[in-house]
Amino acid sequence: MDELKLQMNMDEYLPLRDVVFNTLRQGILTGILKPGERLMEIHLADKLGVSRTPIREAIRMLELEGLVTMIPRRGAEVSRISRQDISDVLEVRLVLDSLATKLACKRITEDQKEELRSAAEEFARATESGDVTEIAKADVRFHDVILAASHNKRLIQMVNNLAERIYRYRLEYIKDAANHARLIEEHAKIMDCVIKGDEGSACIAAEIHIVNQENNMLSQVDE
Amino acid sequence: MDELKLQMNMDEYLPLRDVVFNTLRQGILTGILKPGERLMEIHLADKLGVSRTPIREAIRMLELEGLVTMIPRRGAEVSRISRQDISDVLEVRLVLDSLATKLACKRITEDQKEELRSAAEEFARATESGDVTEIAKADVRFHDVILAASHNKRLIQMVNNLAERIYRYRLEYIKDAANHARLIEEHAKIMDCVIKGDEGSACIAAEIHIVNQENNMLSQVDE
DNA sequence: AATCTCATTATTGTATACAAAAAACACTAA
DNA sequence: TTAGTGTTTTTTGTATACAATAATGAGATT
Repeated sequence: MDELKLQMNMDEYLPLRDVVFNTLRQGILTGILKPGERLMEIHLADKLGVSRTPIREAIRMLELEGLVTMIPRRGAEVSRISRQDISDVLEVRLVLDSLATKLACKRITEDQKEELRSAAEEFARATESGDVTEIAKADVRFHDVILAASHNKRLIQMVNNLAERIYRYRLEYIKDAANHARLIEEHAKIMDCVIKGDEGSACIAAEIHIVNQENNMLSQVDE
Repeated sequence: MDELKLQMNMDEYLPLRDVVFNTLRQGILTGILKPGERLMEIHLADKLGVSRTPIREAIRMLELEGLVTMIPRRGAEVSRISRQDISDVLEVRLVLDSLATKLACKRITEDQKEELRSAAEEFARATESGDVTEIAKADVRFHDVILAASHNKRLIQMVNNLAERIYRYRLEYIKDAANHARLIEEHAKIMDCVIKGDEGSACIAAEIHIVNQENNMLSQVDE
């Protein structure tokens, strides 16, 4: 583990377990904590300046979220991701994203239409800036607006959970400038269909968007 | 809480947190622990004969699973289920069950075909016996075989999680003898299509199966 | 009688202590 | 040298102790 990069943001007034949870989660998603790496309680407790109790509770949560794996009497390690895992996730995500898009067509509010337009613009602007963090944030924002427009809390939660698991690979995809033009176009297409309320075309556009991601991610793993 | 019915099954050799987790989970699913009921740590610890530590860890897991809700500095309570929640769950479940059925058509093994046949038979036999527990178990088994045949671990996990949340309502549906004939028929239809590998018809059959459940559950809540 | 204040209690949040199991290591004997 | 054995160390699993906060209730005052 990178000794320096893992530290807590104590600004928010949350129980320590939640702060630890967010910290570890972020560490795993950004790759500071690598797949297979052991998470030892005392070690983490010392590093984060808390006791083992909140660490343990955070690990229980990460376990259920699938980000860490417990080995009996040996503790936790960052979950390893196999090609099969990614493929499984994307298979499910395809239909859930498609569903979210369909529901968004039916239920999107006027305010959300406006948000969607601005999110799409922002994404295009971000690609020009070249700042990877900005681009990733703008991409997440765009998808969040569509998800929110589905007005289905369970769906939102499940898609977010799936997205989380493959975040690292998606990041690589988004980083690559060669994909930017296509991404902007795909976003525009999805946005248009959703705003028009054209369910059929919207689903197809969303599915194409995922399939393109899928191909890229799986080829990343092949290397 | 019903004082007597909540007790642990210590047979299995698992960490206490997992035993507690299963115990509380079961309690919530069967209705021994009712929505809105407060889960107080010391109380539960005394009742189950363990310390607060495993109780707390189990609660963290139940929280992420959605079965309990945390109220800051007040502790946990059994999640309340609204009509909207059920509707959200079923909306997602429709597409996931449909996906599972489609994948099962493609990937089911010969052994699993055999299991599916025996599960369908068993369900029919269980309805004759009239034993509600038996019927519910047979129903779960049938759906588990299809899910397993999808060969997608993530999908299996997600569908199980969704099913869990509406278990109580499904139980009511299954209890009602008036539904048995239709259920048997629907199962038979799904089974036939999956075994034949007819994806289109299988999905439609699965969707009808869910929609019928959906109507029943939502009308239960209306009362 | 009603309300406000203050003390008490109950309960969660966090830290630490202790127990038990597994892993690592060194030492002995063949 | 190598296999085996016993010991030490590390680490998890569980229990308990302490701290802080929110709920409760009693008593005083108006």
